[in-house]
Amino acid sequence: MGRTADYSRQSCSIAATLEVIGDPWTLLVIRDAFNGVSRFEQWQDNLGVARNVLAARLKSLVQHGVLEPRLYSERPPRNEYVLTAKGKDLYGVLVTLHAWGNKHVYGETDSGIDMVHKTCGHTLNPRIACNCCGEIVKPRDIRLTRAENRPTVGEVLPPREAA
Amino acid sequence: MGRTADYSRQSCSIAATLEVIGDPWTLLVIRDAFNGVSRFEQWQDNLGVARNVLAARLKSLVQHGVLEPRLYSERPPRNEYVLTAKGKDLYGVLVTLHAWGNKHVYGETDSGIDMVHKTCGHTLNPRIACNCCGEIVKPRDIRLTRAENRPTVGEVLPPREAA
DNA sequence: GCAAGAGGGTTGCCAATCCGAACCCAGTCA
DNA sequence: TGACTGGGTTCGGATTGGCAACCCTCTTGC
Repeated sequence: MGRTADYSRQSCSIAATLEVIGDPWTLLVIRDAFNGVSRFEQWQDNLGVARNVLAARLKSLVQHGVLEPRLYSERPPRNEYVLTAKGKDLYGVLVTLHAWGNKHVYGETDSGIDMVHKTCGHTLNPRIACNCCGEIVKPRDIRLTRAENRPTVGEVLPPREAA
Repeated sequence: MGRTADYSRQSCSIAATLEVIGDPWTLLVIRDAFNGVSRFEQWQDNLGVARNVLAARLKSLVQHGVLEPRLYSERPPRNEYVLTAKGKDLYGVLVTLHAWGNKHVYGETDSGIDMVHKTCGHTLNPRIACNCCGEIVKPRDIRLTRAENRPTVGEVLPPREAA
């Protein structure tokens, strides 16, 4: 069956998300979209990705409603791709990925590109906060509830022992 | 060159992170690790992933310091894999992925598995908060600074227009 | 009017990787 | 002794990503 990871058997929101953005390059396409990139050639230049793969990714992201094509030239027909609200909602994913990479992959010596929180002026160390009560959420503060009786294969839970 | 996405040319923390956890199945392995899974057979049962691929993923995650092998039986030698501190730091990534999938993929009708914030009792709608000042961070509150003079290919920036 | 160029892809071929399944090996239970 | 379990490794085949060439429609230069 090739390399298709078939996340679909995993009835889990994480697997579902990965089915949309889990392909190689896809998240980098979205990262660039956040960065203002909106045209085929720009992505091609930035990423160096194969053109057919880029075309397939853009098409897939449009189908999934993450990007929206927008005709910016009638003749010749040219369209650019902009983030939908759904796509913009991926911001948290990108921020957490960025922070993890900055902290753990690049390491302390060479921190790459820092995200600075303008409001307080410090390097952003992102935490998960509850939008309802505003508190910072630690792993153990989360309980999972099964909304449906869908067979659950696996879900996120706090680590067994305290960090 | 095959399907290797070669994120390495992207000098970006997101690309760097994807190089560690961007493979198919890898994030699901980590998700299960958070869920308490620690042994080969458990992952195999949960994910239905090919055994060779699972073995490769575990090895790679150990090499990257996300998982740590721990011998739980001398004879025969058997080891389990537990999350390191570095691995546990991926919690924010999983939470944001989960929330996005719950909201945008499963949709309103069938919300899958909900994360409930025990402290306030509501379904968790995660936001990014600044660990320094505690405020909730919106995309436009972030400024990127180039820590080094590494050639930057692309980075996250707020969307051009306001949401 | 015609050639060259740019934007946005599509098509074909090849190699890397994933998948499935079989196999292996050490110990253990019956 | 023989079957079973956990934890993998090996092998062959199927997909997919990468690369490069090609295409098609304007637009611009001369």
